[in-house]
Amino acid sequence: METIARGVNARVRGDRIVEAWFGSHREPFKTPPARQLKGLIERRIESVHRSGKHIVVELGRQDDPRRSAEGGEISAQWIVHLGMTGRLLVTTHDAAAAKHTHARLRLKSGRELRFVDPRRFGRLEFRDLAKGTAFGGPGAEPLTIEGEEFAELFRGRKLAIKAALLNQTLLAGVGNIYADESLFRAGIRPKRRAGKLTRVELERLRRALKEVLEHAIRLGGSSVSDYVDADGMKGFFQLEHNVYQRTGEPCRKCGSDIKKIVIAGRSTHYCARCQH
DNA sequence: CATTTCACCTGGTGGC
DNA sequence: TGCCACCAGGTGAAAT
Repeated sequence: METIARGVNARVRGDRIVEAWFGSHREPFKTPPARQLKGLIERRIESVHRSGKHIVVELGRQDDPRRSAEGGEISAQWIVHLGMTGRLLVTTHDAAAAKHTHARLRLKSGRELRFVDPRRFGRLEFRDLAKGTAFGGPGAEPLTIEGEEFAELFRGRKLAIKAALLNQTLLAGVGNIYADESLFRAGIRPKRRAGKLTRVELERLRRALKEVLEHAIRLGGSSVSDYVDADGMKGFFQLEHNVYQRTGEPCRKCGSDIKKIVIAGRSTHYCARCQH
């Protein structure tokens, strides 16, 4: 998400939305498409960034094009969640639309911001900040959270640490890959009860999570080219992950077989010899 | 309240 | 080639 947000930001920041189109599926519209269309039109894109797993497009005022041409004030937000298969693409406005394109925002520059999502698990939301609050979930940011607060998240919890890591109201932005990879790096078994981890283990986990995420962002960031899609991510995943989707393959540290189990309905990969 | 299960979707893969 | 079971970067409602 971080890589995608940066890529999109670099391509659309400062541009203006001149036309919007939404597909007719009932999903993935958290805000009715007609309201999104009305709200998005004629706004300047001030910036694009990531918050947890959401991509937030910050938008300027609608009623004063001259003032917002210079940028600055945020008065609305377009919030994109990509679900499992969502893509945010920046194309030219005349490029052929991919199958499962649900939203197209035509920009003044001739570019187009598109939302494509085959499985429709993604969500699109529009927020008018004059009428409501800015986007922000309860979950802490894994990249910046400090030791004390991190440990407090898991105190007294009986669920598996893997399940706790995936809970977006505790930590925002940790998905299945990074949960497995950070637990491997920290040497902790995914089934361990969150509340029973020692303070030392929790600190190892916090650092491992941060390092894994930073490493992923570095590699993903280097692979973005003229448009934004998942191609670059494939390279990272194949080359760098230690346990995720490596069931039966030898552990890169000790050589024993990587195991696969199910926790919280999600496939979970770990090394029984390196993780305790 | 905390935790787990399952439906929501389409597409790709591998077995027969 | 066709058919089918199974799996997939996530979440949130319903059940326990």
